Amino acid sequence: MTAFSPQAKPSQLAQLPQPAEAGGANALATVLAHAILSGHWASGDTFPRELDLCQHFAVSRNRIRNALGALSASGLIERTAGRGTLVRDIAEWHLLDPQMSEWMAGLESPHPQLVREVFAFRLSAEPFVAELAALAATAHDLARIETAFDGMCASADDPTRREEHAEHDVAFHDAIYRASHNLVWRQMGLLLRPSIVALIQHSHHQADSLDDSLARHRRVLEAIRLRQPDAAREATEQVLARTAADLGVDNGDRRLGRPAAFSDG
Amino acid sequence: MTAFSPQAKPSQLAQLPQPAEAGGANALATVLAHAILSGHWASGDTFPRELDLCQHFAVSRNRIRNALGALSASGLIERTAGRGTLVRDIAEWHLLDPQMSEWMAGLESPHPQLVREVFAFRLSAEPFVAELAALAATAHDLARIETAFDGMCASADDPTRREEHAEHDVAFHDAIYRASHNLVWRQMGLLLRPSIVALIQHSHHQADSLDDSLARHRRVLEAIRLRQPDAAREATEQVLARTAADLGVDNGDRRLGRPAAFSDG
DNA sequence: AATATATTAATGTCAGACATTTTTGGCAAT
DNA sequence: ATTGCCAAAAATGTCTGACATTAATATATT
Repeated sequence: MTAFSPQAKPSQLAQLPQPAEAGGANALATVLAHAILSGHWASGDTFPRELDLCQHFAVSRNRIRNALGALSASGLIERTAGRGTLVRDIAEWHLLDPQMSEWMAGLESPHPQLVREVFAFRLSAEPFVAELAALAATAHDLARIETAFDGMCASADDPTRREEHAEHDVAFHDAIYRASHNLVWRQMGLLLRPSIVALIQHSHHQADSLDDSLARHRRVLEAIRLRQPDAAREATEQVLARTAADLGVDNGDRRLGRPAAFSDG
Repeated sequence: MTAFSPQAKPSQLAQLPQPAEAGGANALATVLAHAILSGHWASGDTFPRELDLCQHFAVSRNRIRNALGALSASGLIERTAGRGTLVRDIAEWHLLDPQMSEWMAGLESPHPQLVREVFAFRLSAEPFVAELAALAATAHDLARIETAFDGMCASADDPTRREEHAEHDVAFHDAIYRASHNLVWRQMGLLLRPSIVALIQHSHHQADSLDDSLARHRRVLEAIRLRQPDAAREATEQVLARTAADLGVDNGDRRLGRPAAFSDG
């Protein structure tokens, strides 16, 4: 018996980094999820066996199984007794699972297709959510939106506070989803983080472009405050159009984006 | 030491049924999830301890922990070492998690607020998805929609085939979400099942109302086939308006529903 | 050659002990 | 009486080793 195993792929396993010391709630699952999200395995590939993972990370089988259970719950892998662990196709991933958003946001170089898909979704849905928010926002919702906007303004000048600016940006859009006062739309607000974080990482904001972005955000806020659904929709389209340009996504000439460009077979 | 335990609630625990023999992949998690979805515990209540659950279901702690892990991943409960297991508020539940949809669909008497929330979401979003589908549907997508529609027609007359009819109904709408050719919208198609199943259980379809429903569905199909986004949107609004009436949800007089009626505090 | 059977390799489950974290209660000092 | 510290209890988290179950594969048998 040599050290060779027929279907395990030691090279891929060896690439996996050790989980960070202060790696949050489930650092192991995060490391494994990141590896899959980065495309180290293709759809249908066999994932390393439990015992190999135990050896590589020097932890008990129990923890490995917990981590794999989390991946399985998010649709990243499929496990069957006797066969092993298979990596599922991207179309099967539970993109709406908050856990998945967290993993995507923590990824250093985000999955390009996923960022495009999520943004295409935002492009079609978010103007609509702004419309709902303009109809349903309470004073509390408005306060949350405004606080986020003020945070964006305060951190706009300083280029060393880009992360903080991104957080306020996320909070701004998330507050709009919450203001729709529907639990489903509200959950969807969690999707934004990866898309916005990716945008921040890739774009080099010019000073004037930042001013422009802030002005567009302000228009959204004002439209919602004044209960003007149509204005809120249009202002949100303007915000996203700028983001689309920065992200290199073609938003076309239609009123609400053209997701047809992103096919899934 | 008496048989009395200070914070456990034996009465609630005793109400839990035994999991069905052929209870699918994780029957235990399903039983526990159904108990929470049915409202047996309020937000912030402490869930039974692992060892009590072990005793009640006569299974090992391992399986109990797996089940609780699934509930935790869906946001139904929150577990912390030393404190115990708390039931989370409905606003924290991961409504977009496919696992959650499955649990909701399997519930005999669905959670009323959740059904309303999901349907309010459909009311606002689905006409829009139909619009996207009209723009992006391929021949394959059309075939899938048509197959589902034919199934609905075939099982319409026979009142003993209501479940089959519901399945085709779900397939019809799901196919439209898929035809949007965006992975995020596509995932959302999984949300429909609970709402539609609940509708079927509660409504007593008259023969003429069924004919009417089929006619409305046919109009959606035709509009998508002919690549007429506006017609698809309007036809879908008509389909949902009928469903809303059957479900007792006020869809108001606005073009796209009034989710403001469903507040979450 | 086709079918039945044993082997193997993977995940799933059980049981018991121990580790860690949070709460709680008691005790002492101010 | 209140505060602060410390120890015990109670819950979840982890480790370990064994066995069960399932699916694929190799091997025998007719």
